[in-house]
Amino acid sequence: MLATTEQASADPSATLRTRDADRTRQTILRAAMAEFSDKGLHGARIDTIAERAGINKRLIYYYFESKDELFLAVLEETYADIRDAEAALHLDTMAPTDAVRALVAFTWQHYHEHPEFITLLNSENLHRARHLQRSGRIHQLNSPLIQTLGDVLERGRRAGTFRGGVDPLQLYISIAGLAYFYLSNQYTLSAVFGRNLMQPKALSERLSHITDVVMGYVLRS
Amino acid sequence: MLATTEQASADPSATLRTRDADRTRQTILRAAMAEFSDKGLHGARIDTIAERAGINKRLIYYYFESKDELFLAVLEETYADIRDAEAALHLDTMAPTDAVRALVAFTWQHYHEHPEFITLLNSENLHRARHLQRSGRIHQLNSPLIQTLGDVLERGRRAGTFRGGVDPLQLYISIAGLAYFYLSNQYTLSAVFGRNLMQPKALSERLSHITDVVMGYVLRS
Amino acid sequence: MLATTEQASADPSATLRTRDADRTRQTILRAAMAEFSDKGLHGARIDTIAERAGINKRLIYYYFESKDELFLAVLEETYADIRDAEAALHLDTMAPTDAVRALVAFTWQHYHEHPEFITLLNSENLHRARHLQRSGRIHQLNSPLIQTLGDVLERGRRAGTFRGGVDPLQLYISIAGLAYFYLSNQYTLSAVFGRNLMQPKALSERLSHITDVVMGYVLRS
Amino acid sequence: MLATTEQASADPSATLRTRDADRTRQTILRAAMAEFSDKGLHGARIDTIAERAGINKRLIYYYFESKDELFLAVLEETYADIRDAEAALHLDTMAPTDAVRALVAFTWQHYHEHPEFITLLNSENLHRARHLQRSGRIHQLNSPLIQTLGDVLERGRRAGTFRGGVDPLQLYISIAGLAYFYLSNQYTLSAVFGRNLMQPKALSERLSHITDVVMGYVLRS
DNA sequence: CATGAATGAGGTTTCATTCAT
DNA sequence: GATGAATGAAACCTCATTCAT
Repeated sequence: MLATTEQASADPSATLRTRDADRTRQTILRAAMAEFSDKGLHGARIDTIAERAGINKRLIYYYFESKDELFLAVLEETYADIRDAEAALHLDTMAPTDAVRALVAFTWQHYHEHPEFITLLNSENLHRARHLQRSGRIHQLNSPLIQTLGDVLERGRRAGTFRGGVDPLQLYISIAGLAYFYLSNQYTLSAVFGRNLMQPKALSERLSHITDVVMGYVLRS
Repeated sequence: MLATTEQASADPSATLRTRDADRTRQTILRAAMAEFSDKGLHGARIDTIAERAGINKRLIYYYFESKDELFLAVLEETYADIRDAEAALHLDTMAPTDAVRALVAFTWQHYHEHPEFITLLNSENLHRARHLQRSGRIHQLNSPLIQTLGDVLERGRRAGTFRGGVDPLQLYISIAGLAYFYLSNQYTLSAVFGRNLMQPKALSERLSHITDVVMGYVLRS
Repeated sequence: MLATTEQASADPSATLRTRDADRTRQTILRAAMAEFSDKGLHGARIDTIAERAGINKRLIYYYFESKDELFLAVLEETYADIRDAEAALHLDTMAPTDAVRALVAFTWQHYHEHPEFITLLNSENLHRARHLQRSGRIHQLNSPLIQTLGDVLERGRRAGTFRGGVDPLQLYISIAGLAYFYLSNQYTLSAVFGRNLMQPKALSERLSHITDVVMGYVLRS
Repeated sequence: MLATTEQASADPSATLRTRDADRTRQTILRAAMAEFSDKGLHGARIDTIAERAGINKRLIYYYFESKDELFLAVLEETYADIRDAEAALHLDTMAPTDAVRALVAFTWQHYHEHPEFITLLNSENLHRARHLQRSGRIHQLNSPLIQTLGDVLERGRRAGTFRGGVDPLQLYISIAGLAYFYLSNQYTLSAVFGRNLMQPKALSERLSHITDVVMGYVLRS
């Protein structure tokens, strides 16, 4: 985004510098993501991020204006990650039933493989989304998935397999919630119920259950 | 140890002292609950809790050992609140279908009316339940609800209305997740999707949706 | 000191009370001595003293005006202990050589058995004796030992066994110093020299050495 | 690492930075030494150290990790000071009698001119040498003096002037104790005996006395 | 592009002491 | 004589941020 090709040809040394800059920026961003994810916005330490990134603390302020700006950048990066992954699903090319199953499986897997998504969102919600609200890139974060899911539901309804009147946003939130809550609250749930919810068998059972719940809802009975 | 009214007349001074201590403790606890809920464990300020409670900061350390101990006490209080409310539901006296609907409605309502439950749990999960794990009262927090829900599901299955093979803990987590995620992530969801999820109409629609999802799953098709 | 015999006969209940009072006072004093000895004046905690004494913290302020007053009382008690023990030596009845040996042995043993004496004096010297200087009982602390030691030295000189011109105060300070430093600085000495100075054999060697040093000095060569 | 004057001209900025950091560290160390010496470990205040050093309080934590680490650094510095001074004595080049007299005089003078050594050691012993025990530099603190003193004693014994069987560590501790106790306990001794022990005449008398005691012991009679 | 040094504001916790009975 | 509840001042330490090069 920073170095266009034209500039590169104009001044190779500048390119190098900018490439390095991009890499440094990315290094900071990934270190910050890990730290914010581990400790939350308040618990995260600029010092620790610098250590994790292996760079001088002052550099963080060079690339990002403040801790809050850095947090926002991390959030945007995280949203971009999931948006890209969702786009790669191509639900529009699948049969409705397969599409819903695929979305459920993808959501579950993505949350499981990206626990930082969960903690970062929790942090941002604790702060009532005040970072996202100031984000210039907020609209790019809105994935076209809801639209796509709406199309899938409509196709299913027309084919007679899906029930009608399903709000795609409600369904999307439900699919997310069924996966998110289990993973996000794994520690308190495990402590209170004395059951390890994260062993492989428990995880696959959960995915089965979620799929059953969602399909039980969308399929016409 | 708590003075009954009769004893109170015998020794009013002692009663007053006891009452004051209990009341002070409770005042601190409620102020702490509000503050921890607003700002999370790290964001919460002991000074602010003292201000909210209208007491001297030092007193917090007189009743509770440290910020972490206070947080644990708040967590335990919060769990006790929900456990008491769940017990008052008396699902065991209802018809299976009514019981599941009642549980869904109760969960939704409780989370909605007690947003502190959500933020406190998020905080505790960010810290991987390290407070709860040290709690001596942890086992008392495990509500008998799972057992009761299991009975309800079995009754429904025998009556031929419910599907079989439903794990009550999975179902409980699903009901919770369907409600929790919507409320917990309301700020980021609203920001990203540009829809106000908290206006009355949206809320009642959500409850309808959740109920449909859950009933679509448990009812035999 | 508080309850005179007359008062006792006049009001037995008062006697009981005062006897209890004396006991409580003494309990506090001993607990304070232990705590001040362990942690020094600044490190000692009123709360801990109350705990050690098994009494309410407020009582300490009832019997002693403040932490500093309590510390002074402890100091005076400690000095009284050693003064009483010194008086029981009866150096004046011994042959000069025996008397000096006895004083050395006693000093060594007393410091060894009463480590609190050392730490309390160190604390008081850190504070430039500001408590002792305000003590009303300061003059009672001045043991007649210097006078007695002077007599011993004079007797020895006249008998031709001791050298002349020995200042009894200088000698007293030397005897004390030879014992005190070894015990007081045992921890740093052990750490730096890597030798355990407190095992029985080392202790008896030290006493031998001190005795040799002192006798080598006072005996006419 | 310290910039020589030549290097300074090559890169003045780097030199300055380095010099400043070293100087700041040293300034803090000296201020801390004064404060810890005055008030002991517990009585010393980080704020006061910052004031004495004329620097920001936060900086103390930048250079030293905590109050305890700072105290350890001060201790190590103090030990280094005395070790360097002892090494400069060159006892190995003197006649045995002169060497012992020189050591006595040096010890007396050093303790007198460096009262911080005394109070710091007292503090550390109150804490049972817990700082020194964690010191990585502890072994460097062990001066080669004991070895040297042992050589001196052996030379004296061979020459027939010194008695045999003298443990150099015992003698070292005795010399130290004779000087240390007088100075360390000057305040309580003065208060109790009503004699000013610190006026010049008293001080020189003490040195005479100590020398007599030590020589009376080591010299063959 | 990068860094070591420095800072002010504020955080949790501690402590001797007093209040009210 | 005795106690539980309460307090103000101050302690150590942390943190995001800036300075100066």
